Amino acid sequence: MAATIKDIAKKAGVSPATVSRVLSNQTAFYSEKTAKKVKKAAKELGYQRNTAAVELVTQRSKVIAAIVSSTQTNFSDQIIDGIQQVANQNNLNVIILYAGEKDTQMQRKALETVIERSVMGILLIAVDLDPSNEGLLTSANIPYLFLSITLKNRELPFITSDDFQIGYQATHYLIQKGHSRIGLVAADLESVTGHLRLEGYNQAMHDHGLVIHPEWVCDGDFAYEDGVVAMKQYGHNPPVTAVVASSDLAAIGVMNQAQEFGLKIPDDLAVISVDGTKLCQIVRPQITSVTQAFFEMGVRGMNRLINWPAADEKPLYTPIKIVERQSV
Amino acid sequence: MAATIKDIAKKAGVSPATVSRVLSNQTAFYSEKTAKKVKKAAKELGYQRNTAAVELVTQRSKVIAAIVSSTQTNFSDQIIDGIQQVANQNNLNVIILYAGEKDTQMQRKALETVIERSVMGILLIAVDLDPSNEGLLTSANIPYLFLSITLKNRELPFITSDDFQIGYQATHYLIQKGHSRIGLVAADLESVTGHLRLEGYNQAMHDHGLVIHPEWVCDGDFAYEDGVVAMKQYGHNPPVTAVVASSDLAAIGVMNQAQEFGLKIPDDLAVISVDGTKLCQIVRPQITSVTQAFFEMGVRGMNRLINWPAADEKPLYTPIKIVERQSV
DNA sequence: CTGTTAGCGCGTTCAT
DNA sequence: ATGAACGCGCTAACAG
Repeated sequence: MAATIKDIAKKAGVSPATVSRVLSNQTAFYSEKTAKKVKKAAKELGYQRNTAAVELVTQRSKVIAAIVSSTQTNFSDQIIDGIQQVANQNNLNVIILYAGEKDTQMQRKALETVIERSVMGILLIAVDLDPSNEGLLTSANIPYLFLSITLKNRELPFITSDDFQIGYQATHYLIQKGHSRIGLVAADLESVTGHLRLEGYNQAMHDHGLVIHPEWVCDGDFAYEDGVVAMKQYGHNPPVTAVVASSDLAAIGVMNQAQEFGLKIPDDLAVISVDGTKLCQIVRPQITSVTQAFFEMGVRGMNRLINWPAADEKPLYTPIKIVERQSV
Repeated sequence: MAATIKDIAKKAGVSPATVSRVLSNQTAFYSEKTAKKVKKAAKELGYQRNTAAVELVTQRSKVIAAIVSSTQTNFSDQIIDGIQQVANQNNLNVIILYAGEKDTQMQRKALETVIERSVMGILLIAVDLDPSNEGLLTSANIPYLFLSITLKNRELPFITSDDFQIGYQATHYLIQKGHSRIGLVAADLESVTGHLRLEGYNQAMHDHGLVIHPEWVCDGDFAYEDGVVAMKQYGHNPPVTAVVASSDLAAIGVMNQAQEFGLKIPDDLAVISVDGTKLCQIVRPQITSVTQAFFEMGVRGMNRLINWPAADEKPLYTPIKIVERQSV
């Protein structure tokens, strides 16, 4: 059904090789006249190149795969925008695959899908790769990079924010604002990310000679519900005057539940969130946040993939900044 | 570098054809013994099938492409979840591509990318296809379906909510609650979707003998900002007592601006939104909405693609329902 | 049950 | 500047 270069060749009265050259080899190894004939025939036949054949013979692909965990958070859009921008500039295609939430099966399937297609690079966005799938990724001989996640396995390359600094600066900011009883909410303490943020939090408290009560820190998974649950644990009369929420959604969870308790934000309880997505601006009060440079993560990730192998293989940290709004 | 079936064949002492049969042809046209040998060799060599070669020879693909417009709204996740579920059940792969926002170039590029790969089906999520790209899609000989959008060109198959009903029921609901001066906000009047909703709104007003003031309806593009702008136009002393917002984000925009004006929701102004995503539950007051069955759209879309060509080619409407929360 | 052969559509030598 | 021939990795048809 679909037209091939052979069909075009016949129609234009040239050889398939010439057609191939006109349609892909930019360097002008052919005359203008034949080029015109070929292009005309191609258009008339509605020719669409067969990527499978091209990739089979050239042994490479112009596709970047972005694998995202359908996480509770909502910043992947920004990262993908960054990826797309660079892809467009370099005439690359990006395909996005979902890897589910801590779903080893889906992770594996997504990886296999892109590896079988030998994409030119793999970007893993906030996916906490199951160890059993590591081999698949590392032995595929395809450049890859983790984005927006700090990994247990430090051998794997990643670009993210400095989670220790996130914890530290958020806490420090609250302390500067006069708070001394500070909670940490929904931080996924099992993960490296959560662990580092906790350390930053601890360090900041320590640096200011503040005591820490273990019951001030609540585990969770960045979800809205985790914020609600944490606040319920604090109760009507919370032991803390401020909290660091590990995501914007989690922050909204604590704020809503706090208001449920009749608490005023920020007077009775100050809240600072981590991420700084658009959500912070559309809820009331607007949320003061430690804002991450997600777009930049995408851009840098792509650049690193394109310039593979990079000279500099160290993990790269994108900047964070505190954006003051109304919740502190 | 990568192992091929030839390598496996050599290692296992069989022919490539046999390897191929073991590794893909489920029907047991081979002995258990050789199968075991082959699988062992494959694992040892870290074999990964070359999809390009497979697709080249079989002339078909197990990939469904979902093209999404990076729209202001945020319901595509739900649709994609539905798609993914059906895909998993049928052992299909889903790849997602961004088509930008009314960006003809990116639309074309996304389409070309998936057509060149001759995916088995294309799902277009909320993308308002530029007429210049229609030919590309329709002549590719690949099943396709528009999701969550009503098109000008009724020849193109789609699955969405009944936009007339959305407009009608939202308005009707407000009238039932005692409102007679009702606004319509951010409805993208240029689009068929917006147009139909407006008609539904008009009809509902008409059916109850209510007059319509043209200045009550504000154009827009489903965005948060459109809600803000519309509310600013209404002013401190709005001519309406209730509004239908065309998206959850737009609803939040009007609510925020209304509160800016010192108006209380729902007492001074009632708001009903269209979509009913999770946003409705996390803002305060929670938003009463006309909730669309996005997940179901994804599921039905996939099923229709899988059973292509369907006997029933009529556009299919997924149900809508009004979910009462706190904003009316 | 298994091996041999052919060819999917294309880019790429090597000739001319 | 152009054409003929080859082969990428794999499945399908046909023998055996």
